[in-house]
Amino acid sequence: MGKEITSREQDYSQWYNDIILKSGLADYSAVRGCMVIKPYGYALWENMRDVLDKMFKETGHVNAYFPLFVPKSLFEAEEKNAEGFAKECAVVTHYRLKSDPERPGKLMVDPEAKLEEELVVRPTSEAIIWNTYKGWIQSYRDLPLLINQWANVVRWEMRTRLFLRTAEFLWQEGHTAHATKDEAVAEAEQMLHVYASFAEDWMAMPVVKGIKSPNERFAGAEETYCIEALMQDGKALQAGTSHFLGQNFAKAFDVKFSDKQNKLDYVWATSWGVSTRLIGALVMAHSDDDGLVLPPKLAPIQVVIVPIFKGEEQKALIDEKVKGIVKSLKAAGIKVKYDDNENSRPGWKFAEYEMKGVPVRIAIGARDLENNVVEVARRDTKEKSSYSLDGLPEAVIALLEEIQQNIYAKANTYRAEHITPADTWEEFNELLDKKGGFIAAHWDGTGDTEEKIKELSKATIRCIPINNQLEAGKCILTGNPSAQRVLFARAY
RNA sequence: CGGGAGGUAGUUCAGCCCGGUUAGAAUACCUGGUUUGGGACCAGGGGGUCGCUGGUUCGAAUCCAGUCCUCCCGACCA
Repeated sequence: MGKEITSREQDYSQWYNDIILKSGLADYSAVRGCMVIKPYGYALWENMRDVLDKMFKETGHVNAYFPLFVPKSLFEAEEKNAEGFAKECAVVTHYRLKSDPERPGKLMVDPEAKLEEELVVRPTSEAIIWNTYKGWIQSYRDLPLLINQWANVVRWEMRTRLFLRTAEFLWQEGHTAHATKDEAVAEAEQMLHVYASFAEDWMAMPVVKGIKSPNERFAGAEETYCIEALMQDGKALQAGTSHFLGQNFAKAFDVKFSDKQNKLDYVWATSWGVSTRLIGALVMAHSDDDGLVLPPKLAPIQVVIVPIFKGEEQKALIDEKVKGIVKSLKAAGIKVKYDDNENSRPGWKFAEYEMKGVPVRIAIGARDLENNVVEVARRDTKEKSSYSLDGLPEAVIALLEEIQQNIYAKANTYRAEHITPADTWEEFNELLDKKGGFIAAHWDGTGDTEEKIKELSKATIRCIPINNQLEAGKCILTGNPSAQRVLFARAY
């Protein structure tokens, strides 16, 4: 007997937790709302990070690092942004502990070490960064400023879930400054496309590109672009956001530049980010009741080789053969692991690597040696077939590519089947309750109506798709005229 | 932050209501042997501050209070 996971049908939330804990992605910690990312999960994050980092560099960005702490006076400078985050900020008020005279061996906060000004633990870094940019930007020649940072942030969430919402998480945040509005808007849009292609080409996760309604917009932004993904339980998940910040932060932090005519103006800004939440999205996009299913292009282990043998003699022969296979696969750029641990049997390993979502498993035994073949099993469909050792690396590369495409196609079909139009309020609610997914419905464009729909149905406007088809209609709730359908869903 | 559930061996859990030998099981782990094409079997063995703190009691895993962590539901979530 081994590790069992709860089925999706039985309890979707528990299934999600089981997958993460039992595949070794992450663990709970002694700190409320904070998790430990375990080596296997961190390896996955590193792969995602490396790909994204390369994409950022290719679009002209450079990395830097800004402080974890933000003085309260800076934090509150951009009022809307500060207000938006105020309720979930961790705040440092003291800088020293001392021995507790009443409890030997224990410590207490030293009341004499109170900070003159509190430090906010960054929930996002606009404040500290714009305060810094002020000193870096004088002329149009200093623009554009295209900086990204990989960092941790803290948001004191009331209810947390592994990867999807934790009090501390890892992310990247890009912060750019531009001379013109058009250029800043183009930057925000460009990064949206970068995120979308990462999600689709690497995570094999189809996304809808769109803009947020004013209610869902980032605090302090003029426009928020987003990619929205659909999970297997029919709920939507915001997978990345990119913001056009206008001149809001430039004004709040007094960041001005001289243009070619020597006229002073505030700079235009963007910010954009994706986080370890993407791992939660990845889990829910492809996995099944046997465990994780990882896209080959991001999997920490792409191929695992399991030997099947009777006795040391056979084992030695297989070891020898596998040595060559591993070498040829590695030479072909494949991340391969040979699990010759003799303490667990093949069946146990099969189940274990399925749990961990390894895309391809190769089993090799005495019978295979005689026939110059191996048994190749793919994680996505569970199909097994016999592959010749001749040309194995090429065949494996092709199979990995096929798996990547197959899981994308599967997710894409699911999504296509779960974008449903609704024209009446009854239909809208029935779809939400019975089918889930995105519901394309007319909305009169007001925040009040959006709020009311949310209250009544628990569904929010996920986005207004970019290049949305215009179509005159009536608001699903109020019947007021509407120019286009927007996507609603219940969301994470 | 509100409601509910939970925390006992690495893991899953029993024991708790009704306090009383040395706190159990399965699984995992260690040793030896037999095994190995889907989570092996036999024999032997090691492993526990019963989440933490305090209280009640001759005696607490068990009763009481506080506290920490987790899960589920809700509120909240740029």
